[in-house]
Order: sequence, then C-alpha cells, then structure tokens
Amino acid sequence: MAPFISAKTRPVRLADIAKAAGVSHGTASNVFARPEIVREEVRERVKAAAEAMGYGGPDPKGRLLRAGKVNAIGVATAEPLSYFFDDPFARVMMASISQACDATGAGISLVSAANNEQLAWNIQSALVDGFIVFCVDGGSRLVELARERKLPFVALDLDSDDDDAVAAIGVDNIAGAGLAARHLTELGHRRFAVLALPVADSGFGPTTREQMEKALYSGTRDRLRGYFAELSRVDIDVERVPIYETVNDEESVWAGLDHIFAGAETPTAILAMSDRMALHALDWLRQRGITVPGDVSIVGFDGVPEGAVSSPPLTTIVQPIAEMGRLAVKAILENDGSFSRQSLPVQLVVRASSGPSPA
Amino acid sequence: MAPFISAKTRPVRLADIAKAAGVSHGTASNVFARPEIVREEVRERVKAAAEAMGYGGPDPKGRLLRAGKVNAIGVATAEPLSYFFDDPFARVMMASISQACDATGAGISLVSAANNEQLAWNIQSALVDGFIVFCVDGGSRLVELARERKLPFVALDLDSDDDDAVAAIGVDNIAGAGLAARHLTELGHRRFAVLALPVADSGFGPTTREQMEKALYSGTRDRLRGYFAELSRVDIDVERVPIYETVNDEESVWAGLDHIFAGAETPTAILAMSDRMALHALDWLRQRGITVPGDVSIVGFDGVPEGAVSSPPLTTIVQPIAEMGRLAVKAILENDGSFSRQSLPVQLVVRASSGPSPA
DNA sequence: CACTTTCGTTGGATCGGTTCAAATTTTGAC
DNA sequence: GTCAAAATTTGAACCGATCCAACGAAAGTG
Repeated sequence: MAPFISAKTRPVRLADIAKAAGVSHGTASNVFARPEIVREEVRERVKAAAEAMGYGGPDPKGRLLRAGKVNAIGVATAEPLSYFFDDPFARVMMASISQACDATGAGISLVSAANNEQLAWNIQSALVDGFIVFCVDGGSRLVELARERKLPFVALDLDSDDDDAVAAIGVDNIAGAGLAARHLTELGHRRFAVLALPVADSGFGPTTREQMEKALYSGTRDRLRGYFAELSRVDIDVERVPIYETVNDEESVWAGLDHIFAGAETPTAILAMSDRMALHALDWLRQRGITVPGDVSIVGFDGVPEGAVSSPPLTTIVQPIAEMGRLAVKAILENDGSFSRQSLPVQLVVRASSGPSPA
Repeated sequence: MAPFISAKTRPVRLADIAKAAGVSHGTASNVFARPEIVREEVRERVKAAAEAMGYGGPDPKGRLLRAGKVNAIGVATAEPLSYFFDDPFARVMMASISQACDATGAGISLVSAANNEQLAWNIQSALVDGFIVFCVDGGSRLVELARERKLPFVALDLDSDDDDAVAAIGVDNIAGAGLAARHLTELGHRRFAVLALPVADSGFGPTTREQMEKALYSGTRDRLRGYFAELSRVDIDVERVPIYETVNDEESVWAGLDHIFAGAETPTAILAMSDRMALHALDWLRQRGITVPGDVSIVGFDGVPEGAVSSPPLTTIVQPIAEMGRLAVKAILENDGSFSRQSLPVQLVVRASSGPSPA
C-alpha cells in the first residue's frame, strides 16, 4: 500500500519515525541495525511507524559517513564506460574482478568519463574504498589521480619504469613479447610487422621505434622491446620492421594492414600487441584472400576467449587474467598499507594462426 | 613527495587543514569547492597546508550527505556480478546503458550478490540515485527490494502481469515470439521444440505449459504464450510440443537437446527464447552433424551481435537493446515521479539459421 | 568624514545516520 | 521486600563535508 512516490515530499528520516513511534532515534536506529537488542513490542511499534510513513530503511548516505567503508571498489579507466563491456580483454578482466568481489560481497563502481576534466572529477568524487586502475591509454594520469585520493589502489599492468611507490599487478610484457617473437623466428620467419597499441593520444598511423620508447603506457613500450630484443638476437634488422600504431579497433588495424601490405616487401609474420587487434587482422587477411598461417602467421597477446574460437584459432601470449583480477581485488580489500608489485607469468599458447614461414 | 600511505594514521579532514592554515572550515571548504571566491593569498595558504598534511581533497562521503545526489545509477541483478560481463544480452544492454551514463557524466554501480540475503543488503545499502533492475530470474523479488528503497527505478523487461505501479521498459514478448513462430510455420515447419528460459529456481529439465504459466519471470511466460498462440493458429497441437527449461547456459541447453532429440519424433524447428541458447544449440547440432537450416531451423530471441557472425548466422527477434538502455537511464535521471511503462517494438531478422522444412 | 557597497570570512546549522557511556527499567535471587 | 545483575533505552557526540545568514573590513560615493 505504499503511496505513489512523489518527487516533492521531503523524504522521511529515521528521526521522523522515532518521533512517531515515541522512542529515541538511538533506539530507532537499533531496530534496523541490531533488531535483537530491542524489546519486541518496541521493535514492532517502530516498524509499524516506518511502514506507515513510507520509510525506506536507513539511508546508506547517512550510514556511510559513520561507517567509513563503502564496501565497493572502483574500477577506473580513461576509456569511455562502454569499454568495460566492449573490449574482450577488459571483459575477461572484469569478469574475474567481479567474481572476486562477489565472493567478498563487495560492489563494483565503474568510473570513467567522456572527457579529461570529468575524469578527474569522477575519480575525486567516486564513492569507493579503493581503485583498480586500468592502465591502458592515459594510464599515468589515471594513476596520479587515483593516488591523490589517498585510497588503496592497484594499477593493472605493470609500468616497468614507473615510480615504485605504486602497487601494481601485471605481467612481464618483455618476456611475453619475446616468447611470441621467438615462436615465429623458430618457424623460420624473417619478415615481420608489428601492430602496436596506442602510443600517444594522437590517433593512429605508422610509427617508429623511437616514438614507441616514449609511449605513455609502458606495456606498449615493453612489448615492443620484447619483440625487438628477440628479433635482434637472430640478426633481424629491427629498424626495417614496420610498426603501426593503432587505437585497438577495427578501423585502425585495417588501416595499418593496408599500410603494411602496401610496401614492396610484405611480412610473413605479424606481431599484434593485443588479441583484439590480431582478430581484426584475421578478418582483414581473410577478406584479401591471404591465408593464415599459409601466407602469413600472426601471434596475438592477452589470451581472450574469442581467440580460441576464431578461424583460425589464434596463437597468442596468454595472461593469467583471472588471477590478476583476483589479486587486484584482494590487494584493495586486504590493503595493509604496503605496496606490492607483482609480476605474473605469461604463457605462449600455440594454436592455428602461426605456422612455418612460406619462404 | 606524498608520504607513504599508512593504514593506521587517522585521515586528515578538512577541519584539520583549516586549523593548520588558520582559517575557518567554511573558508577551507570554499578553497576546494569555489576557489574563485577566496582571496588568492588565503587560497594558497590553505592549499599549501593541504599539501603538507597529505590531504586528498574533500572526502566525497561527507559531501554526499549534504549534496544528496550520488551521481551514479545502480544496475541490479539477482545473477552473480559476472553476469554483466558474460551474458551477451546483458553486455549489449550494459554497453548502451554506459553510453547513456557517459553522456550525462553519471557513474554506474553494479549491484548483485552471491546469495539472496546479501542481495537484499546490497540493494539496501547501494549508494545510487536510482536502480535499473535486470528482470531475469528472480525479477519480482528484485523489484520489491528496489521499490523499498523509495528511489526511482526501472525494470528492464516488462512484466505484463505485474503491478502497474512499477516503471518498466520492455518489448512485446508475445508479439515477438509470435513473429518467430510464424516465420517458421510459413516455412512449412510443423514439428517444434522450445528451449525455455528459467521458470523457477529449480534448475533445468523438461517442463510443461502449465509450469510455464507459473514462471517467475513474465518474459519467459509471454514468449511461450506468443509461440503457442501462433502455433495453435495453424492447428499445431501445442500440447505435444516439448518444452525444455534451461538456465541459459551451455550445459542445460545441451541437456535439453539431448532430451528433445532422444524422442521418436524429432523437431525440424527450434524456438529458443534467447540468442545465447540458440547459439549453444547451434554448437550442439553441428557436433551431431545435424545441419542448420537443412535438417533443423532455429530462431533465437534478443538480437545480440554474436548472432550475426555465428555459423550459420542466426535468425532472431531483435530487441532494440540500445534504445532500451538509453530510455532506462533517462527514466532514472530525469525521474519526475511519474511511472511509465514503455513497450518497444521488436523485429524479425531473417538470417541463415532458418529455412524450409525438410519434410 | 559619514554612509553605502562590495568583498571575503566566519561559525552555526544541516545532511541522516551509528555508537556508546550513562540512565533507567526489568528481572532474579535471597 | 530489597538489592544486585541484566536488559533496555536514552541523548549526546561524531562521521566530513556544504551552505548561508551575519559580520567585519576595505573600497566607493557625496
């Protein structure tokens, strides 16, 4: 029999029903928070008053201030909010983060913003007990903002060059990239191309090794270092390996391949810094009638589930995404003030997108 | 030069830095909230004090109480949190909800819980300005809980039988299901089977029309009504159409098909109440060497993107998911206290999973 | 120089609860 | 019936900010 909710009426507060029931607000509070310590008769009276006045239970806004704990962790990214549901890597990561949160009863707040200014505000005003920061593009700014809140936070993906004072969980990108490159060189490939993750905010296009060293996000930088260290080891001239910076979407990957395959000496092996790019590349190659792995081999990075069911299934470097999510949540919730930087192992999973060099 | 965050030290408050800077707390507050009205010299002094004491800016917990608005909407489901990232329908819906939120600068809180008791608590204590309720399994309980909060809320997916006092956005499930069934009867199919969404909390297994009428979730009920109304219209004996209740996952769908195809009279047409089920069914059929649409036709429901790229691509009833998400967010944010029930049109999209009956 | 504006600052009230020591009532024991 | 122990209830303090009426000082006006 609740009356229609009116946007106008001042909401009823605990104090209102306390007065109506003729008890102190302390007792009224107990009725909701610890009903067992209130005498039954009083309890019923207060509950009846609450019901009669359309009281929706103690407002968490009030409780929060006293309790201090929100019981929710914030997940922040500089991408638009829909990134969490669109990007394969983010999705798998979020699924594992949410499992960990579910297990502990914590909620999840998604924090993001269309523009930079709003991002700052959203992080500053997020009601959370800590942040998990997705360090994709724009990572360092995010980390800075999160740190300013003086809340526990963990950066996802290690920034090898960054300040040691930030807790981070990531993988050894250099080693992983090395694994990918070595796999291909062992198959006899000598002509490579690299599809790179975003380096700057500047869009996409061909880039160079020097530019890459300035990448905002160290994962990008480290993966390139890993690739090139391995290629150099077998005397491939890395200065001649084309690198195309994408924004990790179909358009930019396709543009990259257009560019890479327009050259005289087309590659037989493509190193993609994400599975998402690799999967888009697979589509592009199929449309051009270029066979994989007959004409071109490709190795991704991340280990998203889509890679296992693509055609052909994707050879890739799998990150222990589930483990990373679990550890991140644990780091926030059991935060003891200590910083930790954990580097998890990656694994080369060979599927059908890589094969012997046609040469 | 921020010192190490210690979990022990009592966090500094605005009042602390006000004292340190020798100003009133009112002025200190202004330094952060409306810096332009504070004299520069004072402003700098306060900021310096804040910096020196490691103050992380005004705590949103405090601000919240005064401001009243959280600037975040809660999305609630009775499923585990990972549902938002695993389920194709949920993902598309969330992507559109997040776009709408991004546009207005609102955040998103994911609310869910492993068990029922915790669900209640999580909804009661969620810091949000309103709820969007995913009315899949357990919808009515969720709606009840959300309503008790006396916050604006919208149920996603219309419950045709439910109380009119709840705002809801959904599609005409009966009409949509009718479209699916008619498409198949027009192709000459006479032997049908139905893969149903969850009816009760009781797991999966074969079920009956009577059971379905008691479905917790009206979408399930209405889709069956739509199917059967259409089948009856062309004189198919719906009492003989097998219905298998699944929990919308691979295991239960496969078990359902095992059961359905174990019978003497196997169907030539399958009506799946979700694309997710239809896609799992496609896998099962492929593994058995049953061709689609040669031997069996199948029509899904929802219109998730995966359906467009499956093999074969899925004929389905597409819901205007993006539009629903946008409207839901709008209903929460522009809540004027009025209830509205909106029913959006669905569309039959014919792709390659349906063809003429082999008979 | 007295008088009004304007600008900046102050401190109390408020947001909506929880908590706890102290006060009060009830119960139990003798 | 008395008194200590146990069970309830009370009311003040607190959580961390924002808001606003009132006030003091500096600037402008006649």
